[in-house]
Amino acid sequence: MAEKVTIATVARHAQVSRQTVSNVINAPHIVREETRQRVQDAIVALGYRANQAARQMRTGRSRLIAVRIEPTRDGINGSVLDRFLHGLTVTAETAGYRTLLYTATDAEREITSYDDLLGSYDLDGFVLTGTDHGDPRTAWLAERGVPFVTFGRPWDDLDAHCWVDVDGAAGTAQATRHLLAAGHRRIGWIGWPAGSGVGDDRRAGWRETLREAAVDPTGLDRETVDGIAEGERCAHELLALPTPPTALVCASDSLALGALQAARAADPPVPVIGFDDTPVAAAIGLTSVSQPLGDAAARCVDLLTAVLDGPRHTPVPVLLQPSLVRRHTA
Amino acid sequence: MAEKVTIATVARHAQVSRQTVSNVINAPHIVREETRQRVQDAIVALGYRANQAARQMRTGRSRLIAVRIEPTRDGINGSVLDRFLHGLTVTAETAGYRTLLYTATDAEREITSYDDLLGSYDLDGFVLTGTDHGDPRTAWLAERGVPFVTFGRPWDDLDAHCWVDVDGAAGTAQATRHLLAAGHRRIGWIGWPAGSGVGDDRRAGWRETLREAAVDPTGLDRETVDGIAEGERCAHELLALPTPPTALVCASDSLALGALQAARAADPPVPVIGFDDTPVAAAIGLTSVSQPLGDAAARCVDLLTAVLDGPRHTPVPVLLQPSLVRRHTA
DNA sequence: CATCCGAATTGGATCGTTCAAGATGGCGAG
DNA sequence: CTCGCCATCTTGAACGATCCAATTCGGATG
Repeated sequence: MAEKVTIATVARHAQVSRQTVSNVINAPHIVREETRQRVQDAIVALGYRANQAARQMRTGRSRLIAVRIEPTRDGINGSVLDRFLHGLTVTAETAGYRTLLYTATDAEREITSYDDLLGSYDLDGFVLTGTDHGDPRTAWLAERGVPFVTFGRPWDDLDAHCWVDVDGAAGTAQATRHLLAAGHRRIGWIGWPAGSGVGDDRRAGWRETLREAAVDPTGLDRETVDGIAEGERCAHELLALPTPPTALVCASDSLALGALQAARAADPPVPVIGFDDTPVAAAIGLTSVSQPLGDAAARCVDLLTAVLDGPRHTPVPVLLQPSLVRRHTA
Repeated sequence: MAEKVTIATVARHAQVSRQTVSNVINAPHIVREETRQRVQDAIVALGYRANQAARQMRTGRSRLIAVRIEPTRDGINGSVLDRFLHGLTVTAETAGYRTLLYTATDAEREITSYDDLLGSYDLDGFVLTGTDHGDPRTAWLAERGVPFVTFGRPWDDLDAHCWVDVDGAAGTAQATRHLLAAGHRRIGWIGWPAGSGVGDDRRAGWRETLREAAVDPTGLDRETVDGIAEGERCAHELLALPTPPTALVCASDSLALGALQAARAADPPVPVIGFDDTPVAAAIGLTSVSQPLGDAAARCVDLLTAVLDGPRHTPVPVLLQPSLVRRHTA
């Protein structure tokens, strides 16, 4: 094993002081070009890498970003996080940050984790996924001035903190317009109970689009918790109406998958559109609204590093547009 | 913001020296019980947390484990990593370690990442997922004495390094026996081209089980790259044989999903069993072989921490048993 | 009574980096 | 010629923990 290469090794090799090497790395403009080059060469020749621990101790910054990894819930919508995490890590790496994972079973325990991560690892910032009304986590972080970005809007107050989100209403509106364009008028909705920001948003896209097309949405919607069986049940209910919908838009691929069972039995088959473009949707040919997860992750990192690197800059929230992926079911 | 609590603060508060506080934390047995208690109380009262950076600088250990996060490939088999990562993080946390993510597009770049992570973050160990024949990554790590565990056997030499794996052959054997028990004799196999350790292993489970049941497997198998369309094509081929198989076992859920299209068209419908128990399988009711991913992740951490914490201990590889999840398709 | 012992505790040095302040030298203005 | 200024570079101290050697102290021993 080769001798450990420190800043002093480089300094000796380049015939300068430690501090000059440090300046070459952190403030190149104050070093004479000739010297800079000499030091730079020494760094490469020796394969020097700044020791993060030492740097962190001095500066108080760790260049570490924390993200929570959730247990896969019902499985079907799970792999969304997968893609998001990958995008996050890639972008963070190019910005010189690393991604640290943590777990938590509830908001309270999650806050304990923050305390721990901040206390012992000096974390630079957090990325939270999924926010609720009156989320205690964002309040805790904001109170302590910890930099963070959420993937998901703060539904109570859009200016509460920095966020990135995907315009769910625009997604369902696009799905609805697609069905309208295909000649459908009575387009049904299967979604989640009112009260969740995400669910209400997606539902609004469907409702408003129908209104604009002069279709009364009353009675054409059903609310249920997420799940395949639930989707099927709601679809059966809607299709059993005296004047049933001729097409369905769903708040998730889980619901859509269930609805599809009922919709295929109908004659003629009723088109179904899901939400999230999960692997399941791709596998079975379900038309679905796709979220730009890689982009979303990248924007999260952008916002976070903007706060971390340039403290003056007040970053603006980002609302990304989803896109409709057309497959066999619509 | 409260004053920063360091080991000196605790020492002052408990009327002892810094070193005694350090001993209470790292070697409690050499401190008198009474003193220990007093220090312990001070730690709690002040909310002290050891600064990892400082500790790391002195000890050279970071209590950080790195795992690579891969881009979701075809999507369908992607969420396997999701579950594995979650298990890994949970177990690591209870063992006092944190999980760091990194990305890499190929083995060469991955090795550059190792160098970087080791050089600047002093990583304690790596968990690699998926190993090939003659994997350059494991060679590089072993050469430098970096602790690591792979999820996946080193197919060339089982004693090459420390690993955890799931017994794929046992999984496909179980699937095959299940079909034999249902009265099937001619059971087909759709798998990957020979040469991949995982694929050959899974195939062997099917082949040997048929042999034991005195069924000649010759001609009952097809090889293809992974994919839904490929699975369907192979299934069509097999079912078009003069004496076609009456049931199918597949090397992945992707292949099984494709095969299912062909199998449902047959009369009577041909049972299909997949591998990995992905969300897609759960969603569409595909019988599949399930890997204990949470267990596997936990064992990876166990092995790694065994090496890190107790250097004398030579850990033994772990081979876990998968289980068959029966659903509608078989 | 002096000596020695082991358990418990202490003070100083150290890890590798950056910050703050000081040193050096060249150059133009007074 | 001297002064001040700027650009450039160097030196000492600090971050917060652990390692190492030294010290204290009560008690057993010669």
